[in-house]
Amino acid sequence: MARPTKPKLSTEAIAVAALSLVDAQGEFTLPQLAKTLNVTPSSLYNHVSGKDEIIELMRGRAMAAISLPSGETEDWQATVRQIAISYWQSYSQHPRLIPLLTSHTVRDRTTLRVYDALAEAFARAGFPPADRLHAITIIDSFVLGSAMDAAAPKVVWEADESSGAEFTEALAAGLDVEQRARRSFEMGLELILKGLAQTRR
Amino acid sequence: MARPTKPKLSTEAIAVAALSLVDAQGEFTLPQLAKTLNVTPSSLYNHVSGKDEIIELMRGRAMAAISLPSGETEDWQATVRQIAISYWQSYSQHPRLIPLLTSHTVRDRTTLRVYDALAEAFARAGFPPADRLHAITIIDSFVLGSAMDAAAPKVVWEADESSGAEFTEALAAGLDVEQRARRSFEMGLELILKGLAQTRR
DNA sequence: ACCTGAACACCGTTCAAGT
DNA sequence: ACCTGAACACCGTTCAAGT
Repeated sequence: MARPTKPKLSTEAIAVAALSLVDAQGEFTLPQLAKTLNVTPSSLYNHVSGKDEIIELMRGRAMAAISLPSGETEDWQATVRQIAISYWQSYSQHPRLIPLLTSHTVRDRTTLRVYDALAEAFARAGFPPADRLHAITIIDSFVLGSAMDAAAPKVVWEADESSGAEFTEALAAGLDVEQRARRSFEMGLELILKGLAQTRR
Repeated sequence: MARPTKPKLSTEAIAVAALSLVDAQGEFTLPQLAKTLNVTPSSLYNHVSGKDEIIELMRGRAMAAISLPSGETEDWQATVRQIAISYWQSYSQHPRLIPLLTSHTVRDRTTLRVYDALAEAFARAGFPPADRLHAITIIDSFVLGSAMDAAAPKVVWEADESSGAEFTEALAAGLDVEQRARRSFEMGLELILKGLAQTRR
């Protein structure tokens, strides 16, 4: 064994494998990850500084998948809508990743470029700097909250005997989680966009 | 040692101690928790079934702190606003708890009563069952996303040289995280409430 | 440069033993 | 009924050794 002629690992391969573990079970351990990659846990340390960096690699991949509108010609609402939808799509494919991302300050370029694009659109809309930050935060909170909602348990809520009729009915009318999460996100996003537009006048 | 005349532990005491560990460091381990309580890790198993149950106890405490409007006389927007604000206040005091809550289906009465109250208000507003569920989901996603935003790092985003002027300006105009998170939540909630009201007509 | 294997200080959980 | 202490199978990380 020892050093192979061609490296068995790369940050790329590590991130991909870790992400599929997180998707499958909501977490990952280095031994699991190493096994997936046909390698020993200690080998990982030749490519990353530790578990935290692997998490940041996953954030980078999710963020890189977000497509930003290129044209500056569109109106700001269309721009924000497109970013938010792409952002949500990326994270709702990896909802169980989100809880792992809360502990670090974001310094990653790939990530910051998304906020840059939002800031640019809100500036174009005429929001002064402080309001711009609030608008970004509202979108960010709603997108991540909504994507997380698409997470783990197939059944998020389970009504019991003492639940009110209004809630029980609503649950019964519900589609599967995925559909519900998606529709709720789309509806909420439109409410927020319309509300922000009204604020501008 | 061995069995004391008066029990040293209770689910109550365990939940309180665990919550303050989570607030302080974003996570907790059983040895840490046991030490805080002047007890051995294995002692905990006389009161709870394991770490998962301790997490559910914390959820219960956060949810129990939410005050629901009693009067049915108020208009539905006031009711939803009051619930959402109380919900947000409770979780923004424990933002680092939120990521720990994503893995289990909610069956806890204390928790379900909050959704019951929301469902009742939206039913009063005239939302049919399926729309009711969407409205609840929108509020839930936004409240939790916003509360999480108040979490861990004092600095959530850090602009770098290549950041656009629009984003850098916005960050500079920002208040401290706590203020920003609070204002953004309040603004977003009003947008959503107004939007839901417009949907009704 | 890049992998292995042994080692270290941890973790969650179980269980016999004590009162 | 409720706590202890030993035990088990894990975990993340370090580091000398190998090519």
